[in-house]
Amino acid sequence: MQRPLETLDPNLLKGLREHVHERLRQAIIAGQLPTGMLLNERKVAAELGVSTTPLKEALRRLELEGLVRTEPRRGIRVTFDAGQAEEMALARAALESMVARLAAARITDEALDNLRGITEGMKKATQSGAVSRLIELNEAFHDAIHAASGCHYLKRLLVGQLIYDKAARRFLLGDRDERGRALVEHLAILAALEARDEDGAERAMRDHIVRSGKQHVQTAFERR
Amino acid sequence: MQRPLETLDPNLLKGLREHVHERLRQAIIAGQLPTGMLLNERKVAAELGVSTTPLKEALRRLELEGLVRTEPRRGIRVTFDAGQAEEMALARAALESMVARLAAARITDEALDNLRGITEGMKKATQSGAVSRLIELNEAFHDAIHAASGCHYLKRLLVGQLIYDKAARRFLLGDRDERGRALVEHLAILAALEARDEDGAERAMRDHIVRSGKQHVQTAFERR
DNA sequence: TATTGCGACTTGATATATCAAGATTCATGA
DNA sequence: TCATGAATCTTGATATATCAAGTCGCAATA
Repeated sequence: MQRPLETLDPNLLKGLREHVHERLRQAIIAGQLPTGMLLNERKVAAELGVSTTPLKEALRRLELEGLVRTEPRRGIRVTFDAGQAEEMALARAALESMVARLAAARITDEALDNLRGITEGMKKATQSGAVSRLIELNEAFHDAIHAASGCHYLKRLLVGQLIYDKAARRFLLGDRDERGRALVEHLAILAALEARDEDGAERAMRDHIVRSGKQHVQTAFERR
Repeated sequence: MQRPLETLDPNLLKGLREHVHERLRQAIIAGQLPTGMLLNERKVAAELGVSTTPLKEALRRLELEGLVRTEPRRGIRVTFDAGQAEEMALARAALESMVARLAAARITDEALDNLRGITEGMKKATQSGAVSRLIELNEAFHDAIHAASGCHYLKRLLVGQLIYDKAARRFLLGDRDERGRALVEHLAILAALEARDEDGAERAMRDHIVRSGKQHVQTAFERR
């Protein structure tokens, strides 16, 4: 009996411009392309080994995400600084708390059970300091709330407001106190969802994202 | 003595892709390009009298704004429907209420005086049914709060979440009850700002945008 | 010595050409 | 008659060429 074939790597389904966008976004957020740097389309295209067309489209998207600004006939300026990162964290807090509010109104018992399982795992990983596992669980936690809200567009908007990469998350969660704070906050969010308390879920999520966002901004820009 | 020259029309400072973006966005929101329609890049470019390059860039932006979806080798699908419009209204409510919260924390006495003046004008225009004036004042009101918050990026994000055009606004504010509700809500927002009540400003703004957003979705999709 | 104008150069914006990935249609074989 | 494979066509994706709008540097003039 034939086994089903495995699905293709999702990266194979992406075009050049998505790869270019991710590569540049990552380089900006990680500080490899620092604030104020002036990029040149032809040079960046040559470095990446692509033509200017997918690069332009990627740059346009980065511009909408506030990470760069086109200065016609001068170059592309990297604008990702502490102020921009703060505003992006606020945008994310705003959107995530709206999502949490809707999730509190709409969540199923199954989804709550799933979240309980995730937070049990978080407790263990927090105590043992298993940072990679904690990152996975954190993503699963937020993904589950996104799913419960049923808001695909809000989720897509959120993706553009991320201001940290995996290295930054690992760094931040390497701190024991930070792990403790994050756990308490996730548990508060869960409690509000269990109570189907819209105001409570919104507040708990906003407080969580605003606080952890501040941490990310601080570590990203005070180690530059 | 020479008088200073007048500044140029800001539209002259925009490139083709911005004009194309605005034209398409307006056509989608007004229903001229209805939900589900399949657009073809070469045809649309020819209709607009431009090449496919600025059109592609405009389409990419519309895709990020959730109004269309590219189906490679098939066409560009218009995806702006009631569900998408609802999510955009929620996104706007989320962002506007974060802006209002920050404005409540940061607003100056001068800005409050300005808002009082605007709401005085709103009272008059509401009573007299001066819809165009009311639209102007509404924009000034929200612009003033945006300015008070100091968040340029959040303001730029907001622009992409608008789901109505001038015709829709005129239609909605043509209703006397709607004008009354909007006035009450604006006054509630002002009261919270005057009290520098962050939670109150956030709630009042969110309630305002969610409610008026529902109205816009209803009138936009139930008259199709 | 400083200012202004002009020419050359560089860069993003846009136009056009080409590629390639499906989609559609038609023909053939079972 | 239906299913499958091949050929053709259409479309978005990408590459490349060209345009034009500044920018910069240099020379001339006051």
